Amino acid sequence: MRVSQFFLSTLKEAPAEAELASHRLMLRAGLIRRLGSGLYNWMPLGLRVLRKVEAIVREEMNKAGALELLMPAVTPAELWQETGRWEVFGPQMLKIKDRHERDFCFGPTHEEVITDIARKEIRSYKQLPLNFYQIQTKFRDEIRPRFGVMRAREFVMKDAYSFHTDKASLEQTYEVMYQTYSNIFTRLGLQFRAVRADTGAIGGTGSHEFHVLADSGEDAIAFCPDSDYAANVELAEALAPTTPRAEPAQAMQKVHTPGAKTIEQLCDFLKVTPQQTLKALAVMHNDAFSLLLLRGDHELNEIKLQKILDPFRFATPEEIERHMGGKAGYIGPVGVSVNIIADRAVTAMSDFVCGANDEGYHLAGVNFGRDLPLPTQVADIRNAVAGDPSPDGKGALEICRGIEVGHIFQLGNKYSQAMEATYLDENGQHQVMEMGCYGIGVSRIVGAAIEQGNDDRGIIFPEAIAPFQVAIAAIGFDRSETVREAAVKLHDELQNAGFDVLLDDRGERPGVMFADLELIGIPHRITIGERGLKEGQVEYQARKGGEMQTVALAEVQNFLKEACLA
RNA sequence: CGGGGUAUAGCUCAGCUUGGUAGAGCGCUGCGUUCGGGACGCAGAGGCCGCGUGUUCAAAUCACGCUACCCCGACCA
Repeated sequence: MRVSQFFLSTLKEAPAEAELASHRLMLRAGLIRRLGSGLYNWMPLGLRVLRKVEAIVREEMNKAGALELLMPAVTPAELWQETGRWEVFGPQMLKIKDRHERDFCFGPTHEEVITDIARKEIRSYKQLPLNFYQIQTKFRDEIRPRFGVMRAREFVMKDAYSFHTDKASLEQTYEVMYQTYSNIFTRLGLQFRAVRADTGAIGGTGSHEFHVLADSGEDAIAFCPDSDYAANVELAEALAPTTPRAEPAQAMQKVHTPGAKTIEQLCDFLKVTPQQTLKALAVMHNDAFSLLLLRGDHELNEIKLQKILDPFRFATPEEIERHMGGKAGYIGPVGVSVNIIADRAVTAMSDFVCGANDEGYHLAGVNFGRDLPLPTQVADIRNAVAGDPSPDGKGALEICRGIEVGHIFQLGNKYSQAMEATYLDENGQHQVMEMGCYGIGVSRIVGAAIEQGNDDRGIIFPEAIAPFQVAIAAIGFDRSETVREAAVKLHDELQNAGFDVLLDDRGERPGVMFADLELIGIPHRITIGERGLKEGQVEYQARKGGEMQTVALAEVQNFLKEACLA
């Protein structure tokens, strides 16, 4: 491909809307253009990348025995009403009416549609198991679309759904998909991690998310460097402390702490660490008041709390005063008779600081057993933090951030039951199918890959998904017959040899060409100029860095073959 | 949804406080000079100042309404 026949639309400055590196670079490189909130045009350059991602996903899915099909993006309301998700999905679902005032939605996912296919088409256990997938545009009306294609409303997703006679078969396919996903992300050239995920209300026995590791990721992942344990921080169990509570060393005393309403202010004021403080959070469960106790440096995990109090909400200042007798900002567990739920870590605290239930005062040197009873209700209600022991007992947890690009799920029979997707078993009896589902955020992967691969000059694409593998920067293309001939010849040769090659034939100044080619992230660059051609040589530069190398023109093809494999 | 902010040339932004009829840089077009890391000169094109209603002799500028877009949003007691 020649630049003069292609469409490069690079920008020196990024539009103000973008804050994330990958979003800025995708706009600057001209991969995408915004059409509306959460809606993006994929420009020719960007589409090449997207298609390469799709191709790898498709190849690996096929290899795993999954069968590609294609379902409509617009789906009738009746199917969603059968499972109740017409209501459950809520405003995230884009609902539309046709000319006859019939209800439809733009599919946010396709469990209902595929289950409808299964119940109509599958009769016998002999047909199972089956794994169908599609690569298709989805729409979810996100509350706040952001980060470009990373959290867009319309996006491309690969979604697969498997059907089974029993759980054992489902688990088998789940394992195959787990491996397939690992293969896909490895081939894509991404650093990723499979993490345990919430099985939540949907039930089922297993679920893993696949995360591309990046500091800007929206999810926090707790992982153990000494084992393969990894879980979303929301799910990672914070174990009970193993060290016993220290004996009281201080007497309890009331200290005047004017204005110290937050843990941070309190620590500043009393010159203590957050670990020595105890914070109390007031929540309401229906009409019942509860006081939650957490160590000052820990955060409440609402998902965990919800398993104890569902639903719950934070108490209003009026409710706090009514139940505690003290003002918000200075509440504590000493001398009160309300329901108390303590985090596990709290039970190991001694000589701690907490609110005195008296505006402007805290208590210091507080100890369980002496100044107040040890809480009877103790639970894991906090987020795991770095340094916590790993739940699998092998070392300490670390926290990193990730971008969720894949999710595999053992669904069980939630949808097949609701929609009566059954088959006849060996005994001629109707049985409900077991289902699994497996998603990959195809368009999000492009953003995630750039998030993981970029520098101050632009994008650094992994070899496998770069829009072009090799760029030829022809210096003086417009005015040097020698350069023109050599560049075109090299371009044709490389193309015939199977390289995805882009020839910059614009005759631009070298700086302009280099800047553009680096911005769009092409992994390999060959520079052809009159100077080198006199010696029969060209220059090679890898996008990832490394020294500029001189290569004999005749050797370029072999050289690139090695470079591309490396 | 709640809070905050922005809207002026293709992009990044100034002008608005103090009303007087539109600006810069980049990009784009033409010509010339340049030519191994985003060149330079000259000449151009390009704007219903988001939309609407008011105030005024006069509105990008002031007021009100609308729309779009962006940012933040448990608690840290």
